[in-house]
Amino acid sequence: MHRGYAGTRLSDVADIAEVQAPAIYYYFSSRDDLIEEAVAVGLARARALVEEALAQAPEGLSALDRLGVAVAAHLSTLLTHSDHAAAAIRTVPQLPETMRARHRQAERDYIQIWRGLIADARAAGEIDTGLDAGVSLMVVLGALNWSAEWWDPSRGSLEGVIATAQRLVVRGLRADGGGPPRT
Amino acid sequence: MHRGYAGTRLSDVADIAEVQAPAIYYYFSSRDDLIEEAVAVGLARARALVEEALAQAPEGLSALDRLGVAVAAHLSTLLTHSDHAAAAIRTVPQLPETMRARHRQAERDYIQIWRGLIADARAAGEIDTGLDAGVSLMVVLGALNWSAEWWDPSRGSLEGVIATAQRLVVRGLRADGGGPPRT
Amino acid sequence: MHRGYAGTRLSDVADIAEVQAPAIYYYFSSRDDLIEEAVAVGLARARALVEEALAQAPEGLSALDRLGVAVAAHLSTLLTHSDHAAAAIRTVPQLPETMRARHRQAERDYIQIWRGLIADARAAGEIDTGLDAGVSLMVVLGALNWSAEWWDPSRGSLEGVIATAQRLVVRGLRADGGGPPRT
Amino acid sequence: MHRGYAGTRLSDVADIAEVQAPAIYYYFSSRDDLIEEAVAVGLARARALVEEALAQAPEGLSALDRLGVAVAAHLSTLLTHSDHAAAAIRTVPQLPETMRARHRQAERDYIQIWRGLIADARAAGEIDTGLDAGVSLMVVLGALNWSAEWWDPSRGSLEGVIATAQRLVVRGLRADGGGPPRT
DNA sequence: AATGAATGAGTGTTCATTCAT
DNA sequence: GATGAATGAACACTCATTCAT
Repeated sequence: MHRGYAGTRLSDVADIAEVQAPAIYYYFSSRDDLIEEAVAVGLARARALVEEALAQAPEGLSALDRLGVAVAAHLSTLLTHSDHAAAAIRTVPQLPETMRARHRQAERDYIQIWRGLIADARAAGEIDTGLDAGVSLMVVLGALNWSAEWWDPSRGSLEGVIATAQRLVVRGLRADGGGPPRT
Repeated sequence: MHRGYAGTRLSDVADIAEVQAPAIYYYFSSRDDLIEEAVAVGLARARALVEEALAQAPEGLSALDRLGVAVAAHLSTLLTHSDHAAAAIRTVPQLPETMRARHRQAERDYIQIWRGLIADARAAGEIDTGLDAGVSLMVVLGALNWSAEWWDPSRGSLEGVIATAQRLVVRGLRADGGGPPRT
Repeated sequence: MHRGYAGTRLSDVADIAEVQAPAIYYYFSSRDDLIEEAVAVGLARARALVEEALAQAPEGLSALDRLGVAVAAHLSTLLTHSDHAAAAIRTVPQLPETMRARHRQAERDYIQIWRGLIADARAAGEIDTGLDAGVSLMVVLGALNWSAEWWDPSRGSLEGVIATAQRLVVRGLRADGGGPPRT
Repeated sequence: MHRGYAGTRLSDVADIAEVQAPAIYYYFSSRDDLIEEAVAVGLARARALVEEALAQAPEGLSALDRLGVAVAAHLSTLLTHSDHAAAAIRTVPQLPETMRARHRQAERDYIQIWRGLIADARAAGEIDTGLDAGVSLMVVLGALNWSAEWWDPSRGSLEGVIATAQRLVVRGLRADGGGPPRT
């Protein structure tokens, strides 16, 4: 799957599934249909895992720390819990336009979660007002998404990566000064 | 080019060059050869532009601010100066291993520049010691590299993107100004 | 079935029979076996219906009028009584040679009936002696067989088609009533 | 081509053309495109040959005899001048509906010639008024078209077939009695 | 320096057929 | 008696590549 949309051969999929290529047509009506479902499931998975992590986060966390929780969940999804989700996220930009359009809503839904986290942090005065919120979000997600391209266990522990990414993101976004007033 | 290694057809290249596909063989001995050169040139270009920006940076800049200069140069290379460089950087991870190996040195050379910038900043005590330097670097480069996947002029001015990314990165890396770490 | 030998898929047959395709193998050992039986039954049916019509024809009919009876029976078989027979007749020429050979006898048997009718009419002096009997027969059968390609109820009543075809054939074959041939 | 629409393999065509199958795509964009052009050319050929024969027919021929000329031209086209035309005519009814629709006009144009011949003969009182003109036309064309299914040189000379078919058709259609009043 | 024409290797897809249940 | 699941052979089609011009 790391070969991208065009590079993923149906026979590769079949090999992994340990069946012959035509058997796939018993379950999917075409290669595109298969990829589409894989991406849809991957996106849904990523979203579900992040939402779950947020739901299980301890009460009383600052908005920015909740964003840190999402960062950890997204990264750990991408890097371990599911190749599936990682492949989906990285594949989306390569999809042919008509196919990508069909996932736009799922993409938006996922990004919406992040937008909400940033908006909350902003409302709480925890975010540097010198940053463009929309751009910041994409930069942060980019940092996370690209990680699947370079990280492998030999490059340090997963926890180390998560900790560094989290800290980098949270402190990069944080408002100056004494921090937000505790309300 | 945004279709990745496998999705880029020789005839696409030919179309852009406004020649017929076989004409390419007058200049390159194979598709892989063409891609290889394109990637090599792209990587060299990215490196040259960043080095040039650093050379032209005003004296007396702090190490971290120099890193900010590199961020701006890398981003503007990626997003405007050269599709070429952008494509190269994003394509590298998709290349077949034997081909990627041939670029490993160029990749390392480029990353080495960044490593130097971070080491300088660290030596100057400007970088948060709670961060893993290697991981931070990859996270930062990821944030920048992924930008080509989502940015288009309709998403805000290039300058705005650069400013936000720069600020986010620099402040994310910066050592606390003596303020106590938040718990 | 109007898609011909090659165009008829086993799953089409299964759909009509309202079973799944593999169920067919309980009754036939292969697709070719199925087609072979279908053609055989169809040819037998056509023959039986024509023979029956002739047997039930009123006594004292002229030989040529008996041929007209056969025309009506063949046409009505083809167009309504049995898609089966129609399909069989039209499919025969498309069959692979080895398979067709196995039906040659049935084809001959059927044609033999017509040959007999023509011979009788000829013996009775009712047929234009300027016609080649063998060719005439094939031309007449062709006229009838092709009808399944164009006729549908919206093109006029079945009775109208039969009446016109019958008249055309009988008068086309009929010996002149002593009138001089037109020059 | 006698295997029909579904039974015609691209590799068969390639074999005849003495090229490899993919070479066909240099000239046609798909198998259907190839078949479509073949059918279009075949229909145009049939029409052209019949029109030419009519144009070259001696002056002063009765309307019915002109129809006989068309019969001869159609048959000789089908059986010798052009496998192409024969294949086209016999293939049309097997085409998928959307493709057939694209030829409907050409079919109509061709049939229109025949319709005109019959209308002329009818206006001249040369045609049996007991016949339905539309049905007669289809019956006659069917007789001719089917001939390609059974005729081969071993079944008698081409001229013999044409003569018999012509006589059968013309006398079948002809009005009774002393023939039309010569005006 | 470039192209028209063609090819061979491969890829997605269809379909008859098998087999365990 | 029938089906769900799977397979292998064939087919249409794509694409990098070659070669004569």
